[in-house]
Amino acid sequence: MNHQSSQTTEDRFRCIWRVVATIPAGHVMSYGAVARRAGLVRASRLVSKALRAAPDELELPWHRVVRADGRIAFPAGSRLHRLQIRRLTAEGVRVEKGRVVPASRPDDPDLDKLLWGPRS
DNA sequence: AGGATGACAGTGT
DNA sequence: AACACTGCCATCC
Repeated sequence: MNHQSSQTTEDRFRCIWRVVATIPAGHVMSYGAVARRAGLVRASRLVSKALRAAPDELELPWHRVVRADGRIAFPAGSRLHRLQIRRLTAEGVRVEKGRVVPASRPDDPDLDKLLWGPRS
């Protein structure tokens, strides 16, 4: 039991996992945006930890989470880096030089501006 | 207790 | 556009 905060790290992880699970295929979200949507401000680094600690059974679409500038968080050339790009491209998301190309559409009524979609 | 680390972000140059 | 620096948050020596 937690004496100090009403929300434990585990609870926050669950909130984060829930948000990530809602990212539609063909779209991506930044770590910061996920944190914000989970009700956690400035917890982008926590999001990365949450994804790292996520049970495989959840089968989270972790590949739809990228940096704020659209770049893949994993080191270029790493196995996960390649896997993420592979899965994104399979969903129609354009990736150039390890960076997601934002869909320049005038209206994104959906989530925030930090959410891109497939090439329109 | 204090410093280093990381699937980050914002700002400045 | 690429880097460097600083701020953030939890975890691990």
